[in-house]
Amino acid sequence: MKPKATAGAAATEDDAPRPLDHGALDEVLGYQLSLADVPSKRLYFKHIGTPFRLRPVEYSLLVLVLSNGNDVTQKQLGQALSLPAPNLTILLDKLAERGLIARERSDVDRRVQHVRLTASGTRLAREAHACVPAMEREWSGLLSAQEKALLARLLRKMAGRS
Amino acid sequence: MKPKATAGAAATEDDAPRPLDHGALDEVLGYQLSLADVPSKRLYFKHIGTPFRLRPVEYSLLVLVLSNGNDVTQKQLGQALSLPAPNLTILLDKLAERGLIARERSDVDRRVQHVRLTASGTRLAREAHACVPAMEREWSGLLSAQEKALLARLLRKMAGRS
DNA sequence: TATTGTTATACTCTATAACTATA
DNA sequence: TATAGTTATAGAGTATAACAATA
Repeated sequence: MKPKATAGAAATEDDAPRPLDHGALDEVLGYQLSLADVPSKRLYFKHIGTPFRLRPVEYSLLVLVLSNGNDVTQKQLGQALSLPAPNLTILLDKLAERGLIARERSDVDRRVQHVRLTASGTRLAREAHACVPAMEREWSGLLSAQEKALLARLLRKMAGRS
Repeated sequence: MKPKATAGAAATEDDAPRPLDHGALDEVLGYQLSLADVPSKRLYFKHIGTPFRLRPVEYSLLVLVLSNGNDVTQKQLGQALSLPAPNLTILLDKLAERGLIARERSDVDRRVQHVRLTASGTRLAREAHACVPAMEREWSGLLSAQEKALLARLLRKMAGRS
């Protein structure tokens, strides 16, 4: 049946017509970034997102608070993840409803909200983060450990930190 | 005034409180990918998105059609960019309204829609793509040409093509 | 007067289900 | 019965403006 497959289309997986030539886009860094995001998200949801009911940004928030010793303000979180303040407010509201984080007004500056993990938030963040090695290992079919480390380093430079 | 800045916060740019430690997330590839996406999108909109009124996905569609000799079906485009069919339909409707692309039913299989660039679509795609070198050059403050090429190659492997 | 955070709201993006027409 | 594409629609993500409290 299959359409006919002009070239020697090797049935990539499911069905699949002839795959396109990405040609002119192959050197556009942002394009490669977008394409790489697809399998990355897929692995994330498999290992962390679905089991722990955490969206990528929620996971990032929890681990950022954890990594900074529960001494973090909303302003800092917003800047670290490039989140507009209103979105962050909603995100933190949801995490607070689930009992994962709590907010405390600063004593030295009453405008500032400190964010800290609750006991169960700390537990969840640790458990979720413990799944990272298994997730990262799944790249091994495509990238060696050295390539992965190199890639992480280059992406860090790209984002201007390093 | 400034909150106080525990460490030697070097006033990154505008204001900026003490930047957070990304600590535990530094080895999570998907996290680095998300962070790198921010400056990447910023440069894209500066050089291509805003001047040509093209969203990233629209630009990708036009250049993909161009790179494949106007011989492309919607199915192929959807798979190349991981776009659900209904979204692709809407995207192509908009590009067709702007007179950039046209659809033609296949003669051998009347279900299939071929997508081709109109004359003005071809022109726009070429003009937009001609801005890529200037855009890519802006990474030079952060990455060398070698690092960029290496990064592109690693991202391609990550996406399973290469 | 400027800043942190909140509220309200609108806009876009993405995903799913149901449908048409072809095969 | 299966596939390419469309329509309709709902849900999630993102951005902006106006406001409250504090500095």
